[in-house]
Amino acid sequence: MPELPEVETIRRGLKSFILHKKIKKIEVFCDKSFQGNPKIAENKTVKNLRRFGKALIIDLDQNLSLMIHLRMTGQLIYDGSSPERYAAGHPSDNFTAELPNKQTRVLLRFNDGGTLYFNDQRKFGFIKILETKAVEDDPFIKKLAKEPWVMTADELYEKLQKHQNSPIKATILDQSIICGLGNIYADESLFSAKIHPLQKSGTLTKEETKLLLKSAREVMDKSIASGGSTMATYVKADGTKGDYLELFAQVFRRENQPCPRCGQKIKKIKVAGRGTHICPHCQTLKEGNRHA
DNA sequence: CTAGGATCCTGTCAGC
DNA sequence: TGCTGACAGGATCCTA
Repeated sequence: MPELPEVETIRRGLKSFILHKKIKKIEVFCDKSFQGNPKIAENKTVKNLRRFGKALIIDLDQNLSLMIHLRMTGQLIYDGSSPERYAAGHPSDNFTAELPNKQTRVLLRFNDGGTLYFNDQRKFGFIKILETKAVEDDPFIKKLAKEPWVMTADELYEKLQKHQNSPIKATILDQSIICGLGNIYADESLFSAKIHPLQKSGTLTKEETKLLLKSAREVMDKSIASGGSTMATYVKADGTKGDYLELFAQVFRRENQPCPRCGQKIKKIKVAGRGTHICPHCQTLKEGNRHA
């Protein structure tokens, strides 16, 4: 679930907590969740935090890096020596729950007493060790396309022609076509650009492509500025959940509520196997463009 | 090559 | 209450 803005939020926040700190111990509770020998990363110091699309990279000294992908249900929670907790990723009660718990797959203990918990209900996410110099050669990183801020409308338009029969939503979810969008921001971007998610990718005009790209940037900029959809800094015993979706999302998980633009009921449909939210009035399919 | 569906895994919720 | 199927903020693998 965490998409680019959430991972960027994690990167920024985590940086202030763990930069220059040394990993004292790594505990792995689920082998599937950690690739490589965790011992190798112990007694190494955090040098930098980077992000490639939805992947977070923690660079350590001695040419080592940790690559973290949260996939659908991953979350990172930093529990420091102070009463503050910094949590981001899949929103759940884990942000305030006892840690470690049933969903804790890996934890990293730092030399100052802080602990970073990697929780992941569905075990799709992972942490893996690789050489820092090999990060950009990792197959996942390597196939990532440009992010919306550096991609031009012409580039995107060309890519859409190569997938002309796929619904536009499926196309923009593909990280090798444009990088960073997930189910939330795909829906929000398409709503913002008034494009129906089932419209065939090849039928978007250059103007529509430009608008879609602009919308993706704006939607994600706005989310990052507000700390991602799930970011939360919790004070112990404070049960508040960061429910930003209410402030932020125009259509996502708002089925049956009025469209903020025209007031018509938002509908939920299925596109590319994913739950998809649209305003049937604002996002219409042009004649002949309907996806089969 | 593209397109679409199944699949990995755990948990929750609606409906019977 | 207990069971069942659908669904979930991702990406890969398999098939046609």
